[in-house]
This record gives sequence, C-alpha cells and structure tokens, in this order.
Amino acid sequence: MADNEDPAPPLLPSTSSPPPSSSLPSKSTALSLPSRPTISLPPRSTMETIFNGAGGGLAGLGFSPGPMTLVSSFFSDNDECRSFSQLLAGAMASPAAIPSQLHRQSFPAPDELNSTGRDDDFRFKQNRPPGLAIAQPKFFTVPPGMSPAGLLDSPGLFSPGQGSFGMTHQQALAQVTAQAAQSHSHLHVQTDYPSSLSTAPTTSSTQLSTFTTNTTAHQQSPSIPDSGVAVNESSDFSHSEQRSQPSSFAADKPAEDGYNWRKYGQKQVKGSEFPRSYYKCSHPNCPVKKKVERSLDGQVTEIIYKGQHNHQPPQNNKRAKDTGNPSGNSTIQGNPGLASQVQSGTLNKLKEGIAPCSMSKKDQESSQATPEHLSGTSDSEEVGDTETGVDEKDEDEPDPKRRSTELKVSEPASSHRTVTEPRIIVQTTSEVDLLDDGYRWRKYGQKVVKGNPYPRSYYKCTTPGCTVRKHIERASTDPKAVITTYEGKHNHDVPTAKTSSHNTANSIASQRKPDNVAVEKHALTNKMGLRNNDQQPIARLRLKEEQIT
DNA sequence: AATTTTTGACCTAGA
DNA sequence: GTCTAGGTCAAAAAT
Repeated sequence: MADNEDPAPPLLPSTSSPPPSSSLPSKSTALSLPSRPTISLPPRSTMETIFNGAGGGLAGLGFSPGPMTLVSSFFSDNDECRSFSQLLAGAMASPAAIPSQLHRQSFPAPDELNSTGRDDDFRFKQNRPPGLAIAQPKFFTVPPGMSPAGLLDSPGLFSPGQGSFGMTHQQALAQVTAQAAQSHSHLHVQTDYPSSLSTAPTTSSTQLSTFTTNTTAHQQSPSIPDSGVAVNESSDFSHSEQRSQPSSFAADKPAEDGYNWRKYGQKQVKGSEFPRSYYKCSHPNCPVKKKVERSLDGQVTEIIYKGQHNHQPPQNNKRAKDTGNPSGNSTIQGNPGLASQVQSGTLNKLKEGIAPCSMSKKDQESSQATPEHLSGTSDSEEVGDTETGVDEKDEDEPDPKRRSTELKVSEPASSHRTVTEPRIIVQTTSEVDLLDDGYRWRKYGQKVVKGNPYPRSYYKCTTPGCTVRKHIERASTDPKAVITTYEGKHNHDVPTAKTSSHNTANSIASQRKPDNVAVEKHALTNKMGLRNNDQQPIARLRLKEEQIT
C-alpha cells in the first residue's frame, strides 16, 4: 500500500463513471497520499497552561480574559490569513490555537501550497466568507510532528499586545465580522487531535463538529482535478514533505489525520448518489470511526468523525504518513478526538457569497444555524435549514429522527455534493452538543446592532433564581459565526438532559459555570481540559447537535 | 503472511 | 408489523 503513495492521486475511480451502485472503492488509489500535517489539540495540560499562565498563558499575562478575549485573540493578529473560519477553526482545534500562530510557524506559503496540491490536509475552508471562495487559498497546515501543543506553547500565541483583550463583546464581534469580510484565505487546518488530548480518553464523548469546506472553485471544476484553484482546494498542501501531486481531489480515502484507518463498510446513502465509506481507527481498542462521503469524482464531500482516539497518533506509521490513512487523499483531517461537536455552521460558508447550489444540503442546513440555534437551551437543536425546507426544530424538541448529524434530505445531494467541499464532522459518542450547554435558556430579547444585519439575542437561564444570562451574537458577515457570552454564574446544576446527548452535554456543561462574563467555550474546550474552570473564553463554534447514542 | 479493502448480508432504529 | 435507511459484520479478495 505504501507504494501507492506517490502516484497520482487518484481521481478515483469515480471520476470516470460513477458506478451506480458502487462505491468507488478503489483501494489502491487511496493510499497514496503523503502524510498530512495535523494540528493537534493540546493536551489539557497544555491548554491549561496557556490559560493559566505558562507559556504565555493569559493568566501569566496578568489579566483575566474578558469575554471576548479569546475571540479577540484570534483576530488580534493582523495576519491576513485569518478568516473567520480560521478563527473558528482555531477555536475549535484548540481554544488557544490561534491561527496567527499557525501561520507563522508552519503554514506554507500559498505558493507552496499550490504546488503541492493535495487534499490531504484537513482543512477548514469552510466558512470563508462568500466571495472568498475562489480566492487564492491560504492554508494553515501544521507540519507533521508539530503538535498543537507546541504551537500553543509558543510564546506569543496569546501574547497580549494585541489589544484585543478586554475588548467588548461588541468590539469583538465587530472584529470578527471585519475579519470575515476581509479574509480571502481558506483555512486549511488539519485538525488532528492527537492523542495528546486523547490521552484522556475518558471523555470521549463528544461530537465534534463539522467543518464544511466548500470551495467554489472546487465546485466548479470537479472534473478538473488539477488545475489551479481546484487543486488547491482539494488538496493539502501543507506538508513540507509533501511532494506535489496532481490534484488530489480524489480523495479516495478519508483524510489523513495521522491515524490509521481500516475501512469496514461502504454504503450508498439515500439522498446522495455518493457512497459513504465507514472507517475505524485501526489502533487496537480505539473506538474512533469515521464516515466519509465522496462525490463521484472522488472528492470528499463530508467526513464525520465519531469518537475519540484513545491513543497517540502513530508517529511513524507508514501508512499514516506516507499514505495517509487508508483514506489517503482526503482533504480533511479531522480530529475525532475532540470532545465536542462543532457544527459546520460556524464554519460554514456564508450565505452571501456562496451560491446555494454550491452548498450541499447539509451545508446549507448547517449554515442556516442561527444564534438561537446555538442557544444553550436547545436540547437538541437541529440545524435549521430554512432554505431547504428543513424545519427548524424547537430548541426543546429533540428530533427523534435524527440519527446522525445529518438531516434527512429528500432530495439527492447530487449537485450539491459534487461541488461541495468536504465538510467534516467530528462526533464522539456520548458527547455534547456544543450548542447545548446543558442549561435551559429562555430568550428574552434581541437587538439589532448597527452594522450587523443579524440581531443579537439575549437569553436567560430558565432555572428559578438563576440569573445567568448569555448573549449570542452573529458576525454580520457570517451568521454562523457566533459569539456567545455568558454573564453570571449558575447557582444550580445542569438541568436534566432531555436527550442522551444532552446528558452528556450536561455533564460537561456542568463544569461550565461562568462567572462574570466569559465567552462560552464549547465542549471542545472542555474536552481539551479547559474545562471551564475559569471561563476561559474561546470563540464558540457553532455546534450542531449530533445525536449519537 | 499480515493487514486492509470489498461488499453483500445482517442488525437496529425510526416512520 | 412492515418498510426504509443507516451502520456494522465478516468472509473473500486484494495488497
């Protein structure tokens, strides 16, 4: 298998003619990709360190993060590459993992990236603001071997001086918005959460979100595997080690995320003409699984991770490195290990620039999420898909139908998917809906802020006597970009969850008892060890509830 | 020879 | 209870 690596990537069988029934399995194709860099989530300790002072931790800085601190930190750097999605991605990958840092340290120049054109990296391109889709992508990639922790540990990551700390919620939001608007880059991050995190498998359960990445360019040229943008889009360029490859769209295999995967099934999914492949982490006893959907031309349209690795990513795993995972080309590296589920929503592309058709139904759904959806209330929030006709669920009404992250879409995703970039959903069993913080919230108001078409919404904890409130704001440029700010501290435990997933969520959420104002951290954070002890703020990614039993 | 992929069958859950 | 769809199993095939 390893041998295959170099060969051109696979446009996978599919390209030619999609086997109606089939799966495009081309075994060999797949394996050929070089390993991709991944961004690992820092182990808890790392995160704590960050926030607590060591290595430039906030605490070390002598201040306590204000509500938007984290968020702002993301933007604080003027790095061009910082798109909203990046920010989000960064948040997700690790609260601390700020894009800027990533850029500096390991992101290849665009050129390089282009040359290498690969799909392997786990990129979060999604959310780039509309219009940006075609822009020259800039990817964030972390060189193999580089752990998030390392990145995080680097001084300066959180270095103050950015002036962002202490900014008001509004300011932060404004910044976010601005950033989103400006950015033309794609976030190309591989979220691989190395076991560092996972070392504490204990928690495994979260569902991590999905990152949808869609690239217009890509979309437009599914058939053109290698040209320019398209190539970039689907490919990963991150590795310094990577040799250039033709476009790699073909993602025959799920993204390389540093882990080894064994395919154990493939199935044609209703509503999609594309087959879905099922992979399990090949590490003994590792429960992580992932589902990968590809378009006919081999592009990975979606990757859903489930579970958390209970081991370190293979260091010298040949497969992993050379070929990537079995899934080799994927553009995505997800990190199954996260304890949270993030929904693509936040990371999704915006309504504005992206033609509906370019988005998969799912994506659209996700993208539809509104802050309200995010509100902690919902026990099971579905990503509303107003456009697609998917009903928004009442926050309190779990959708029993929902088995997985996806909504049932009656219409074939065909066109959408083919053009859509992969979206990644990481879900861990029993985890939290990140949106759902376990508490119940009642919306008591909303306000339209000048300059932002989206209202800001205010919620109160519904528990009698509890004065906790939270604000949910959306960036004007990206409705999915949500900043949640908590105010106050719950004087009670997390209410009983209505759904299993919520239960989990609750348990986790219970840890979060914000004092004062803090940007809500999502489950991911929790998992990472940033348990909210102290409300270390982090941008909250839109979470999608994924029901996992 | 070991490991992974393929793929039809089977199982489970929701409608 | 039946149907449908998603997910998993496991034997065979491939690497």
